[in-house]
Amino acid sequence: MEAVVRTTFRVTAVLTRIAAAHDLSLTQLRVLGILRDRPSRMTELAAFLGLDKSTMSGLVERAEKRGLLIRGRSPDDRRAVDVALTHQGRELVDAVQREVYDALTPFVGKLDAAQRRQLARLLNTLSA
Amino acid sequence: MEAVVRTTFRVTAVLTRIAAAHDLSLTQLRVLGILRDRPSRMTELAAFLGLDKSTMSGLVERAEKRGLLIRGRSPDDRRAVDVALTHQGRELVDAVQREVYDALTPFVGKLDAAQRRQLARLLNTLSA
DNA sequence: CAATATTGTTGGTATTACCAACCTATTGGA
DNA sequence: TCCAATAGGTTGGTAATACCAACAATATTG
Repeated sequence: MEAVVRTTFRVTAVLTRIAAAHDLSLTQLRVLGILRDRPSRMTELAAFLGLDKSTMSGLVERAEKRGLLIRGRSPDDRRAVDVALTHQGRELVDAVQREVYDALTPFVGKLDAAQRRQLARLLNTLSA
Repeated sequence: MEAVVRTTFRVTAVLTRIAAAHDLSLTQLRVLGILRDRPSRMTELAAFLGLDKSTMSGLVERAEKRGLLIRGRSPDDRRAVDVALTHQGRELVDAVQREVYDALTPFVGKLDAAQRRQLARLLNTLSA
């Protein structure tokens, strides 16, 4: 239990450091990470991250100014705003993901392949 | 690997929610957590959390105003400032820890005892 | 003893995050 | 159908987090 918390902080530190190297906060990185899978609406993003919608407005606005994503009124519901990665945003999030994996590899590399599979299985059970 | 990151965010969400219920940011909670083990100097705290010393000044000042900790010039080095929990601070961090453990139990409870031991062993290997 | 390094604080700025108030569009009932 | 209620976002306000640069005070080193 305590190990879970300690590991959480270590991993968060890695993520935060790499995000910062690309001028991203951890939250911004997570926004891009969600959009990497699929375009989303503001409310979806906010709900997923557990943030207020007004917080999302700011995050998305700054990322948009930077050219990482675009937003536009949804054709389905004219109140709603669809947010999607730009090409530049996708490249950035892909690059960051590679770096994150590289950074975590030596970390996870302390385990042999069987242990690694087991860890993945255990954590997947948790997140289920 | 991806499971590690996903679990990190889930655990962070739990910690953040419980901290917020006690009017603490996650960072403040971590400060109290460090001081729970031993009194520390400003620089130690900042280094441990990977924050600038000026950030620590603010965090500690607000926590002090709230009566959670006290700071005082170190007798050893009159530049340095020693920070320690107050009784109230200790009670708060203990209460929060109990809540965190309670909140993570159903989470970790999806594993049987043997798996849980294994998980702890794997994570301890990581954090080593 | 003078130069340098360490420890913290202060002041400045940007970002994150909340809430309340608001506008616009959609939905549900009467 | 039409009006009230709800849902989706933005704006404005505040507090906290976090950085950097500049500074004061003390320690250390040459």
